[in-house]
Amino acid sequence: MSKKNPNTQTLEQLKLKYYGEKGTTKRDDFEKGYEEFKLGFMIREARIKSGLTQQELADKVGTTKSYISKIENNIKEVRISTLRKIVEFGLGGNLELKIHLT
Amino acid sequence: MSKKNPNTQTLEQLKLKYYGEKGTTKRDDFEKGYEEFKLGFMIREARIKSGLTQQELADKVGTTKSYISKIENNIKEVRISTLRKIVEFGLGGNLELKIHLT
DNA sequence: ATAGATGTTTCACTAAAGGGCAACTATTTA
DNA sequence: TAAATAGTTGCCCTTTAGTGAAACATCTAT
Repeated sequence: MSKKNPNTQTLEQLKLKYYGEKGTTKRDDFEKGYEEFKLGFMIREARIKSGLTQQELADKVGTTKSYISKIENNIKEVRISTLRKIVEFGLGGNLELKIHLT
Repeated sequence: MSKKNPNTQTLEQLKLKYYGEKGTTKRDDFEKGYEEFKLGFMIREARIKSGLTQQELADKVGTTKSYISKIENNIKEVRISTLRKIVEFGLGGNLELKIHLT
């Protein structure tokens, strides 16, 4: 016990294994943070659908428009709790998290 | 080496095992604040369905079993990126994030 | 032009929490 | 019973999410 993760893989190893070498489309998409990208877009989309400006959304949640901007542009990673706050209090919606096993 | 038939666990069995009988404080708290507990529970459920121990899952992702335990018991909030690492690299699944507007 | 919204980006800061380590407690197996 | 495995918890350090103010760019309307 208390071994130091003998099978520990570095992030680099994992990325290589699952997304391939640098330069491939799949890997590049991953590196660009495609998924994070999607999250920012989802929030922006939801905000616009709700007819809110970044400032208005920020006021509802109790933050600043600059922070909303950063999230929408994927400059900052949002905490799930914060994301939920934004979605529920700010947009009046709800956040769904699902784990799909294949 | 010997795995204890993880696939026979139903949701009800899991809830019983980890949160106790209906009527107990722990179980009621769980049922009530489902959203907060959901994520940790989802990960535990997915891990067990995959037939992995916390240690094995941790090794696959490159973290520690203690951290996995904390996440499953909602002691720590996971970063979305880490959650994704766990789900994709660890469990071979994928994470779905959805915003529902009402 | 000019004023006013709207959104982007930078910088400095800090409280919070993500995450590791190791010791601990179950739980299972021999 | 011991011993191996599985899971939990306390302590600690480092990272970072999030704040807040400001300056910046765009667009539209006046």
